[in-house]
Amino acid sequence: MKYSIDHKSPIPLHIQAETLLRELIEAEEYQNGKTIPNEVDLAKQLAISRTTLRQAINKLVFEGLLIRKKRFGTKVANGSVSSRSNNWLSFSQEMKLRGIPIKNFELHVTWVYPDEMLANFFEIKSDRKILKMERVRGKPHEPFVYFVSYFHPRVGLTGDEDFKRPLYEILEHDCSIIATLSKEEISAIPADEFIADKLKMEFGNPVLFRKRLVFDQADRQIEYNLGYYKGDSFVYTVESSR
Amino acid sequence: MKYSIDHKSPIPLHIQAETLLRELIEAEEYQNGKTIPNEVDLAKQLAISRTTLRQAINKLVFEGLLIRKKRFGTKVANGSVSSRSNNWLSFSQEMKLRGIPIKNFELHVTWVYPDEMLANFFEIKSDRKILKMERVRGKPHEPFVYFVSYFHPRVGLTGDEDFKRPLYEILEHDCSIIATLSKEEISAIPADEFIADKLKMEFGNPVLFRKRLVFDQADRQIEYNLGYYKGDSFVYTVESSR
DNA sequence: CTTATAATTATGTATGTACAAATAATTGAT
DNA sequence: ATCAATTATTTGTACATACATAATTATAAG
Repeated sequence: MKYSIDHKSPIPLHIQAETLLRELIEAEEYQNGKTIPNEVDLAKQLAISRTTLRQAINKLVFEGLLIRKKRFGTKVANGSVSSRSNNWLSFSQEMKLRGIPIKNFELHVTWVYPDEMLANFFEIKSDRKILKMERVRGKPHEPFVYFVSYFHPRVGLTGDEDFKRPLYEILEHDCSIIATLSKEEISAIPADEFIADKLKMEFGNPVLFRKRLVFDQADRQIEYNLGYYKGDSFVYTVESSR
Repeated sequence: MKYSIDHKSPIPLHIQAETLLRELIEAEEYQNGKTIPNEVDLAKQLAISRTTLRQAINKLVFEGLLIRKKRFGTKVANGSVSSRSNNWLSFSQEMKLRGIPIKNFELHVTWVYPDEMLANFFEIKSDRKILKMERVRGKPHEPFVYFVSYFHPRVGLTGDEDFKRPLYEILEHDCSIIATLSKEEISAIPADEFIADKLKMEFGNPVLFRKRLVFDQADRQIEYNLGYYKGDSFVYTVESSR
């Protein structure tokens, strides 16, 4: 085997082992559920300890690329060429894809003091103002989503940006921030009075509620976003793979 | 701290530590991004080695529940009351992760003729019976989801499988099928009579409706799944990156 | 010939130890 | 008072080691 590990490199050994294993997995010979060399031998071969090797394997097992079985060994998971084809579109992009023309009904930008929860999420003091953006959007005669976004001060938004442009484009071009990761929670709730009014719907009717936490590539908080989608006019689509 | 570890238990120490940490995380005091005790102390306190404790922490870090930072410590990830990383878990796994005991209220397996839509999706003739599985699941005294699944005949399910096991495990071990890709649509709808009855909720109240199309690695149809989640008791979590 | 039993082989669990690296907090110099 | 250097703290990396456990295969007993 041509693969090997550089003990003098500043890159941690278990990381090297990890990338090496990834290469191995991609290699054709291991594509169809073949078992990789056993831990003890492989560790010896790479001149690293079994513990270190295991650290690398663990990560891949967790990602679902490898499957371990006692006595049998560790094999490459079937069909694990694994490209992450995840979503990540802004609202306008999403809608554009579906050919739905968008109208901004309201667009409201203010500076507010964060409540405890927000201060905590952003890890800032509660006397530091943050940018709050509210918007109602939808089809020409039918608002169907109410958004509230809060932005971390580090983002550097002034509030004077043209928020009709896609948000993630603004962040990228005006603020040089690339939003990379988002945690989302989705649930169905009844519309309260405020929301019912905003979306011109009946009190108590179903609303798809989405909380989205957006981070940058360094895993720093960027945006705290709440979205209330009128139940009967919106479908949220997720495409995932493993 | 009342938490402790049983060295005589057959349950591995790192698993015990893991569940213990999960409890810790759920506990209110750690809810808002508080840091947990440092590794060395905590290990000493639990009378396990730091390595073992680290194994447990690692898992939670992988899942995105904990975030480690040198010098600062390990803190509970923001807004992670219930978040989780790698989507693509079966319902039971999801719930297990959250430490919620699951009860199967109903489990109904039948062979049915597909309607036009299903025949179309599966690309089969409508005189070919397919397996239909219905189940109601939830907490011991509170059903909170109603599932309907249809499986393509090629999957080879007999209907006699033990459906209390995680579904994707059954597919993997009994049918040698690895479900790799899923397209999902999520929306909020009002409960109709049927659903209201199944989930013991009021007619018209919000239901999180999820349609899931499952394919195998060759992109062949495997499962057509509909899920109705009682609005006030379920949050759907997605983590995506680009 | 079937059925226990044992050996083998891989991963699984667990500990102890040591030093590295990042960063917050403190101290010291200008 | 400001900036640089030092110190302390906490996670990060890495090793050697030992025994447990699951599952297959080989062996021996009935």
